Amino acid sequence: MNISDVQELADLLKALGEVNRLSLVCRLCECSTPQNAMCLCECCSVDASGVSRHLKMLAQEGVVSVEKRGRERSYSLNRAYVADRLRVLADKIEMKEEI
Amino acid sequence: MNISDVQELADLLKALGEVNRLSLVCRLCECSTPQNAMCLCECCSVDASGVSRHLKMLAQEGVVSVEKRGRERSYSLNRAYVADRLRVLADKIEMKEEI
DNA sequence: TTAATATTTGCATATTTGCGCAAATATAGT
DNA sequence: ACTATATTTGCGCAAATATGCAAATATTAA
Repeated sequence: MNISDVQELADLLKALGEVNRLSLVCRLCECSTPQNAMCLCECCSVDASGVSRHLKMLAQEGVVSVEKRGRERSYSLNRAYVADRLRVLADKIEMKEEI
Repeated sequence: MNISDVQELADLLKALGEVNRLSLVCRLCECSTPQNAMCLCECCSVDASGVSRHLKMLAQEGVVSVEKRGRERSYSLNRAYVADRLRVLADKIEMKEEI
């Protein structure tokens, strides 16, 4: 794993490693359909602007996808991508891959 | 997953989500024997005091274990614990567990 | 004891981060 | 056009974080 890979993975983990952002992710976990930001506000203790910023960061890191729907934005979790990155690290940590 | 679980997991991810700390973890990944801090200094761009602080934080989060060995401290990765926490999240994200 | 090595800690500093508020923007409905 | 709703952005602030340096501490070896 080279430096830029490590940096990239660190950025993803940092995005997930804030309690309100992780709450948003957990909330999206449990939703089978995309959710708008107003609805997501309820699950964490920040106002709409804060949620907007957190979701923007999660989108930049590929954690969520956004779809414009009229005046709303619908957010959904990139389940496969995030789960895969976490498992790649878990496997590396357990030496289940080549050095 | 309740709030304190989310907080705890966020703390772990935050500990891993800093590039120098993740470099330390990756370095420890590749070591079959415990390593001292001086040796670990080489893999990241901070001085000994910075490495000391990063390792302390990783130890507090349960990522690494420390063993005193004379004037050195030997660090080793808690592979099973960290990999398990990452997989629990990955499974949740892919809905491979109960809501 | 003295010197050397490994690590931690205090301090100062620079940077980043998370936050709320208010204003701006975008879009929908009337 | 006007109003309401959803979201973003600029701003300022306070707290957290990362860092290096120098001093302190711990332990080993001579």
